[in-house]
Amino acid sequence: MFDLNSLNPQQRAAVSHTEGPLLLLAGAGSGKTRVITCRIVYLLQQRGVSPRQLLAVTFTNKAAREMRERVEEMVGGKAVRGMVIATFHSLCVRILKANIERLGYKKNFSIYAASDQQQLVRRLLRDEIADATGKDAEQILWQISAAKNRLVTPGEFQSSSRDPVSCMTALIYPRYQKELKAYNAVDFDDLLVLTVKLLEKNPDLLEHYQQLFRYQMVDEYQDTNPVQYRLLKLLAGGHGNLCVVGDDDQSIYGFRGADVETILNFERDFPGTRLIKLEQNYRSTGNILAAANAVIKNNRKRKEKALWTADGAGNLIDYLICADDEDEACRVIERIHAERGRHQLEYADFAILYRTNSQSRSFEEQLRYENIPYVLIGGQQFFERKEVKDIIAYLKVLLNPFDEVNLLRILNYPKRNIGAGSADKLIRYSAEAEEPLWTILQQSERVADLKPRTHEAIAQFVALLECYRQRFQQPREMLETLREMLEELKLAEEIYRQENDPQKARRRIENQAEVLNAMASYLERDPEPSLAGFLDKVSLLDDDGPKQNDKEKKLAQNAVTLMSLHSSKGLEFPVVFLVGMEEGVLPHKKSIYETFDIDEERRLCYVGITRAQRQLVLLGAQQRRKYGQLEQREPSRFLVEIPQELLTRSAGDKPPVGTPAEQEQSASNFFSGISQLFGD
DNA sequence: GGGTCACCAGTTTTT
DNA sequence: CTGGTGACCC
Repeated sequence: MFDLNSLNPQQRAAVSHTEGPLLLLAGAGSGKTRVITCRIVYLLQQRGVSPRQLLAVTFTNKAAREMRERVEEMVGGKAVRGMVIATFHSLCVRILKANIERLGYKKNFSIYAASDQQQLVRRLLRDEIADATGKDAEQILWQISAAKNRLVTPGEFQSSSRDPVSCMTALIYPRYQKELKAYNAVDFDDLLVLTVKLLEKNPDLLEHYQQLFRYQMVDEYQDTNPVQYRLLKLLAGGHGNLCVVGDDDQSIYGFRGADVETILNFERDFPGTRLIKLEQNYRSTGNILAAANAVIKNNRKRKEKALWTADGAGNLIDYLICADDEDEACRVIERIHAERGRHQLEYADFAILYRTNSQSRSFEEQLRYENIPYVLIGGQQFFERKEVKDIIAYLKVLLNPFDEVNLLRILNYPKRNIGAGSADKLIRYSAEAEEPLWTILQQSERVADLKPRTHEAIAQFVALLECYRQRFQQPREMLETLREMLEELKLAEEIYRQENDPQKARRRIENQAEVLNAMASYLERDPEPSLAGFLDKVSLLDDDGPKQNDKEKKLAQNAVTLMSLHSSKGLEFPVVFLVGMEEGVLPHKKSIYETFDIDEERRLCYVGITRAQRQLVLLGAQQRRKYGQLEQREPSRFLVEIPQELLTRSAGDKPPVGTPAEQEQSASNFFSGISQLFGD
């Protein structure tokens, strides 16, 4: 058992408040994770709550995994058994697996990721507009997702006549939903929407889950969107033992449906809420916190709070004015060298944070030039890579042959003489007969105008799938079965044929091999493995992805981290470089001229500042190469909000480029900006 | 069916 | 400037 006295008074209050709604406003670095884990342990040990009655919801698998590990460390693995620590999505999969038949789906439903959704929307869109592009499909999908996040059904969707995309969405959304159901597939948003629907339509189920999860906790509550909120409200109905933890000042996911209002309204929505603020910070120096407080207090809609530390003020914050983006990168690296020598820091102690991923390039170039190891966070997800999706498509179809998107994906991959023309005929026949494509494939002789060779190919394809469907019923042999299937399909040869860069080809084949590794590690972890279980894990990205070999791991362990401000939430580093502190970058241009949500940009800035433990370095360029053009830049308005006595500023020795007249102009603009900034 | 060329757009992202 | 996509031609 842990010692309650090791917690500060607010933390202690949060841990021991167990009955009724609790809103825990946890500022950055205030020991939030510790409080959550202690609270779970407290419930288990002091209140005698059974782990089966505990539900903890997070947004990411990583957060869920860490929470489980930390509780296990304190009470041991046994005491945790039965406790549900899950992401919203995996919780919903769990509920749907058990009950989705009540909504007219089958248990082996497929989960559609972005690319599957896009294929489908594209196909539906082509029926309306022949020359529709992938971009159009993307926009429509975006609107469908936004609608689902707000619990707007296909029937309720209102298009605005001013917006052609929304008109098309109004047309496509109902068809999209209908097709999904015909394929026995659900998309990511459906996982939540359907769970809400299920619980609302079935009071017995709702009561069952309310009774089951007597104590509920939600992390990063400021990121919840309306469907998630509705789900929580349903589950916590009755006992109201809902503890939400979050920080309105770190709400940075508005673009994917999260609404700060949700956390701001919690007390109103859950009467009798106890509000506890965690403001003592255990991460950063006083000066860093003062800067963070000064910036964030400019936001209107927020719960008043201010971070403080019992430790010292620490170093001043540095503001480096750079000539251009290249100079910005050079000065970051200079600084890394200097700090590393001066304070015996490792490369892993540094993070470079930026607003947009494209900003990483200049830093990568310089780091590579200087032979400094770095890790770039973000970019293409492992399971979104084409060659990986191809294999997953096979597995999905083996489990659910009505999954038409994936069936079409593999129908002629690798090439087996069922070309686009034949596929088209099959699809049309299936649509007219109103029977699933799979059924038509099984009885392809019904489709008259196909060549005998095509019939033969289809029959072989069907036989192949039938054979492996059988074999995958044996979970113990799944790994061997998959290996043999990859052999038989000769996918590696197909890749070599398509990819003329042998290095890239090898990479892609390695990626395919990683699917085997992913399955192997799944088999180790799941006591009752199945193909369905594996696919769920893959779909929910609840997997470690490709395993790094030891050499890569060592390298990654001591490397500078490069990532977007969004990805940095929840992390901390001794030294943080917050780069691109310019109008149009942070705050981003779009937020100034289109979405008008400067407050969210300010929160993003706040998140960046509060990642730093000992030293914060802000950087901005006077000019920046954008789309091949040099653009003049002005310092970010957020710099103005930081009290000048917290900052040391220094300009670079590299003169700005351009004609002398332009230089003079730019310099005078810039320095008037600076003098305004420092009020002198 | 594959390869090449021209054109376009360019915030953030997890599940 | 770059990467990605789509159209068009062989």
